[in-house]
Amino acid sequence: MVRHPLSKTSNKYLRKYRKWPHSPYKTLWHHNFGENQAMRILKQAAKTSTMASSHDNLNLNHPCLLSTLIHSFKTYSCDPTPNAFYFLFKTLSHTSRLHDIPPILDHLEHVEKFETPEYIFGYLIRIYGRFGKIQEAVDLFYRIPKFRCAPTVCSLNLLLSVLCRNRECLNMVPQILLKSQHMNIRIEESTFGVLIKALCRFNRVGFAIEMLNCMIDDGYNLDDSICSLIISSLCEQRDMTSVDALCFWGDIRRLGFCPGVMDYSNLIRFLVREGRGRDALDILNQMKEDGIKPDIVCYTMVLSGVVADRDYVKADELFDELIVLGLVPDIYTYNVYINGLCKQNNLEEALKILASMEDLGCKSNVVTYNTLLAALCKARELSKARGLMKEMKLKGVEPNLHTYRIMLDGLIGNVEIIEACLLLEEMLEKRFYPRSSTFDNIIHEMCQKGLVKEALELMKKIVAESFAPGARAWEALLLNSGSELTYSETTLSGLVKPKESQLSKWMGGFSELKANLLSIQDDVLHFAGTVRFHL
DNA sequence: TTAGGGTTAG
Repeated sequence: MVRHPLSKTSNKYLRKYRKWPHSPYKTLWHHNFGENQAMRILKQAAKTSTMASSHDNLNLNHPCLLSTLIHSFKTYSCDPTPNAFYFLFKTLSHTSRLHDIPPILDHLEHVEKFETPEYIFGYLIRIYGRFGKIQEAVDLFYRIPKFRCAPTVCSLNLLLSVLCRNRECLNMVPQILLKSQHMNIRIEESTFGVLIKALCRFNRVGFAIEMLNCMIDDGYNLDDSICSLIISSLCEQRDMTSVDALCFWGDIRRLGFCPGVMDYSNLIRFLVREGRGRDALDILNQMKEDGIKPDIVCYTMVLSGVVADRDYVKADELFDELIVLGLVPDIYTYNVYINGLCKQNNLEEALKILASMEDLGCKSNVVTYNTLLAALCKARELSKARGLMKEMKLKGVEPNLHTYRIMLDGLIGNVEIIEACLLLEEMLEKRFYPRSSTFDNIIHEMCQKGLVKEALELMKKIVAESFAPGARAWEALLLNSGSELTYSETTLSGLVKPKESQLSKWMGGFSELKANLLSIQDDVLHFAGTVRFHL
């Protein structure tokens, strides 16, 4: 109804100028008022019903919301509105009373005359999906026309996404698509989006690409968001080769796909992970040619790819380039760059970067220190490594498992056994364990130095922690305990229960160490048993 | 407009 501006001459409906009296319920205002009042009653009833349902799991005393709806609208001489039904469905779903929905749908189908809006069905399909009532969702979809509603791709997409969430329901999809054709629903790009998303979720990226190709062959537009989705899924795949990925990338680019920063970033990450630093660099250059400024993350990833390729000249170029572009290197960038310097054995420069990082507002972290510590240990610069470990602690950077393992290996490599033992003590206190081979080396070196008793103590301690020493440790102990047994004759190291005869042979002749050995024997047997049980 | 995506080690 079009309202005219109020004027004394034109508006006959103003009480003052009205020629004919009319029923108090005939104006739009009254109509709206009636509907609002009816809704108010319905909402009140729904509130009571919700409270009842929270106290009454058997649903025995719920007022019938449908009859409340009908009566409240009747009281105000209005026809029930679609919104009132929508409200009813929402109330029922919020109180998990899905069994009350079918009678209301029957009423809606057979009694009401209005064209039911599609969003109501969309809502119900989603709710049925959420409650795992797949068949109900499908039946309702087929039934939509009976409610004087022409279903569109919206309902179809909703139903498909419900089905696609569940692997077992995927086989229903073709039938639904076929039926939707008979229902005059026109499939859109969004429908392909739903299906492709499902295929990606189930790691069937190959099929997703096939579907994208079908979509293009059928004359649909290439959808950028679908391409982005496939790229991100594709880059998560383990069995996808970089050749496949680059091939797909080239194809969709030729078809007009405009990648965003995240698409480039996903592809670069994938290529670097695959060891294709050079290809990652090409993509970075492509990005620049496309007028998209790569951000620090893209640069850092490509930098790490180039460092992995040992192309240090390129790494330097890239680092300079990102600075020129105005990007600010962050901790990841510095760590990658420092790693590159360490790989070139340019430790002096790497340490200089560490020193200057903080002046540039970037705080070093455990990765920075681990990288440098490993390089220093490798270069046998043990005193510098010790100093750096002290420094990191002073700066509040907590050493992690790797820090200890790096330092421990460094100490053993330099035959600093006593210091290694002290560090190992510190590690064990933090419940960090060395690599098995490192531990074996420690035991081996201790035995070499005649510290057999201490080695046994250490062995006992670590076995009590459920740590499994390796073959070399047992062999070192056996050989240095004066036993005639060699490692090949024992099966203890393989965590297989040793024969009693072997153990007694092993024990024999070491009166001094016997007590220790016996208790170790118990621990090892217990431990071996546990491990075998779990295997 | 922003975040997301990124580093080391066996």
